[in-house]
Parts: sequence; structure tokens; C-alpha cells
Amino acid sequence: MTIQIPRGTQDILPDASPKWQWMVEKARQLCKLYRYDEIKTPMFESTDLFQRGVGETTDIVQKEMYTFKDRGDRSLTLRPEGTAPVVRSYVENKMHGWANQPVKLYYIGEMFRYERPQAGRTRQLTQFGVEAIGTEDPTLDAEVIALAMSYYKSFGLTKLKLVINSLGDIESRKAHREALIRHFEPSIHEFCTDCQNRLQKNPLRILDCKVDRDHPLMATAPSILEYLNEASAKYFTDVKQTLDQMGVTYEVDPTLVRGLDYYNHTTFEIMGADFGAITTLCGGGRYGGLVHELGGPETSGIGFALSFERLLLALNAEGVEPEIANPLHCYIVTIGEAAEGKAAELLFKLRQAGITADKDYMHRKTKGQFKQADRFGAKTVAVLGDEELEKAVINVKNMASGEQQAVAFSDLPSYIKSIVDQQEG
RNA sequence: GCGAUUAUGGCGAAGUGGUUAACGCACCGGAUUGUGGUUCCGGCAUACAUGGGUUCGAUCCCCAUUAAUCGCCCCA
Repeated sequence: MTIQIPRGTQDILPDASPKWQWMVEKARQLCKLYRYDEIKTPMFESTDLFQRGVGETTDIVQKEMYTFKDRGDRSLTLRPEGTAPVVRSYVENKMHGWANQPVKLYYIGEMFRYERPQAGRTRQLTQFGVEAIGTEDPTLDAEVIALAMSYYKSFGLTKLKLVINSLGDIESRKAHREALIRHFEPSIHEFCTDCQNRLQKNPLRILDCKVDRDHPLMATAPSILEYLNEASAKYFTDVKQTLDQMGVTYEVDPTLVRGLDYYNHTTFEIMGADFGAITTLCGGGRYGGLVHELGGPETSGIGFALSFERLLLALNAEGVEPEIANPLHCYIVTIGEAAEGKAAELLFKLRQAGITADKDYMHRKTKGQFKQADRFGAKTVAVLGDEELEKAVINVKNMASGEQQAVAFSDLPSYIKSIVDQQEG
């Protein structure tokens, strides 16, 4: 048996990489506009970081972490998400003391979760995320949401839906949680076993349940929005107003719950075209206690994470293609062994002049080399054989018009350039 | 962790309990000497996931394993 790629991972082959480069480039450009700076953190961290940062009760920590011991008997974990590491770095590097506040960061990198692979779900995934840490300001929440939406829209995606919600502050959350338990507890035996487990663990999740969605108690369940205290309600209103002013359209969904423990106040999710079971492209929100939990000051941050794997599904679902291409300007056809050295030299000079150029390395016959050039979509083919060598010229064929012209070796780069310019113009 | 489906040459895809396992695409070569599409001709390939079992004999039947795809859970 030959060795296979590990389960849930994938190779990104050359025909797919333009799209990946495209996704990365657009993320970087957008972050420049919004003035977020890149941060890179390690792919693995102390296991404690995720246990404390993400939350002991979350699925990520309970069953999805790639945890291992190194030779020094330290427990390490391949990062399953980006926020906890960034906040760790924020605290460790005392970014709360930096002159520019809030600290606005973005990251692009691989995350690892031990899950059953499925459409839009892999064990290694690539996330782009931003974190704005150091203040609690509704316009910042709106900015982060707007950034995420702008990112998707910059690809020309149209089937997007932004859903927002507020979990309120700790006090509001707690009041709501108790109300939910009071609401469901008497009849919890009528619900699925998952929901019975959720009752104490995370009663908010019951509202998400697909099995029991038609149960009468669902419709009458207390909404978080009714339990927001004054400050939380105002904060949420301000976020919504800012989005309105920016012209970002959204839907409020009081049942929107995010999986990680650290969220409070604003949460949001962006969904895309329906491909398979998964429609969530991006998730984010504000995290209140996290910085302090990890040893920093009492401050708050907001961010989102999205995966390129799912964005790719959305791009494919809507048939979006990148404009990036790499046209071949010149293909050199050699006839006879004597031409090989000169061809290599000319290739080198063409490339030095910024012209994309290639040749045959498979000892194909002339016709085969032309076929190859055609397959590459070469703008020009330059033929070099004994006749040309004798006269110190090379015959350049314009592949669009079929015209052929003898050109002195030293004039080749400028001649190719003129034909390419002419074809493009 | 649970469930469903699938597993044939580089790719796609037929097929059978028993001699050389179709075909298409791709690739290479040729159709009078060094020129791309199309057409025609020819060539090419360690192909029946792995390990057991049933059978005189299995790629085809049964079991297990592995992997892929999809779904549940949960999430990006």
C-alpha cells in the first residue's frame, strides 16, 4: 500500500491554488484598508490555553483537539481556533500597553480539529480571522462585521445572509439562562436526549435543536433579547444602528448561539449559498472575560473567523472564478540538439526581461512541441533550429495571427513584448 | 462517536462465478522531409482498495479492515 494523505486533509493542487492565492490576497488587502495588522502565532500551544480559553464544556475541547506530549512531557495541542492564541499573545506581549488602541490584528493560518470529514469540514482547515482588542465600543463591533461582509462581497458573492444577536453581558446571560431552565425543565423529558443534556450545560442550545423544533415550548421560550439589561440593550441597539448607517443589511436572530464559551454581547454569523448541510461561512462575536481569564487586564475584544475551505465551496456554488491568470508569452521550440543550449540562454534572457517563457524538456518532435505550446495557450512560439543558428536569428510565430518573423537573438525580448502588448491591446 | 453509499489503468466509466477485463478522455507516434485546431491510423498503461472466507475456480458472493463521499452531532 502506498502512503496516503492523512484523513481529513487535502492537497491543494496547482489548478486550485490560484483561488487560494486570491482568497489570501483579498484578505490582506481588506485588512490594510481597515488597518488591521498581521499576527502569526504558533501552530501548537499549551493545551491549557484552549482548555481555559475556549471552555472545558465545548465540543472543541472535549472531543476535537489534537493533543500530544512532547519529549519534555509538556502537553501541547495543535490550535483548533485562532482567538485564544491571539489573546495569549496579546497578554504575553503586553499589547494593552501599546500606544495604539485598540489593537487590531488579523491572522491567516491552519487550524486542526479532530472531526469526521464532510462537505465543508476537514481536520486541517485554513482560517482568516480578525481580532480587535482593548475596548468595548459598538462601532468597533459594526466595523468587524462590515469587514467580514465586505470580504465576501468583494468576490462577487450574492447569496449571503448576515445574522446577528446579542447574548448580553454576564448578568443578562445569567438571568436568561435561568429563565430557560425554568421554561424547559418541567417538560424536558419530552425532548431528545441531546436537549436533556443541554438543559444544564447550555440551555441556549435547545433553541437550536432540529429534532424538537416543532415542540410547542420552542415558540414560547424566553428570548435573550427580553432579558438584556439596560446597558446590554443599548449596546445592541448601537451596533444595529451603526450597521444601518453603513448600509449593512442583517437579520436579528435571538436563537443565534455561538459554540465557544467566551462570547458575550454581539454575536454574528454569515451564511452562504446552500451547499450540502453546512451554510455557515463565518462566525464571530465579542468576548468579554477571555483576556482577563488568560491573565490580562479586564478588557474586551471582538473578532471573527472564517475558513477558506467553506469560502471555496461558496465560490464554486456561485461559479465565481478569479481573474488571476498566468499567460505564457513565449514558448521556444527547438529542433536538433545543437539548439538546446542557445534556447536555454534565450529563455533565461526572456525571463530576466519579465516575459513568461517555457520550452520542451521531453524531447518531443517539432509538432509535439507546437501542440504543447498550443495547450499552454502560448502567445508566441519561437523556433530555433540549425537554419536559425547559422543566421543568428530565431523565427517567432504569432500564434493568434499565424504570422512568422525572423528576429535577431538580442531583439527577442523586445519583439515578444511588442506582440504580447499588441495582442492584449 | 453514530448512520448511509461507494472503492476497476493518469482521469471518467462498462462488465462477468471460469480462456488475452470493454470503451471514452488524456498522453505518445504516424498521415512524404522543421510548425498548433479538426480528421484518420497506430501505440501506451504495475487497473478490479487490503485481508480473510464460500467455491473446483472470484474482480464479480459473504465477513472484516482501510479510505472516500454524504448526513447526524458540533462547528469555520
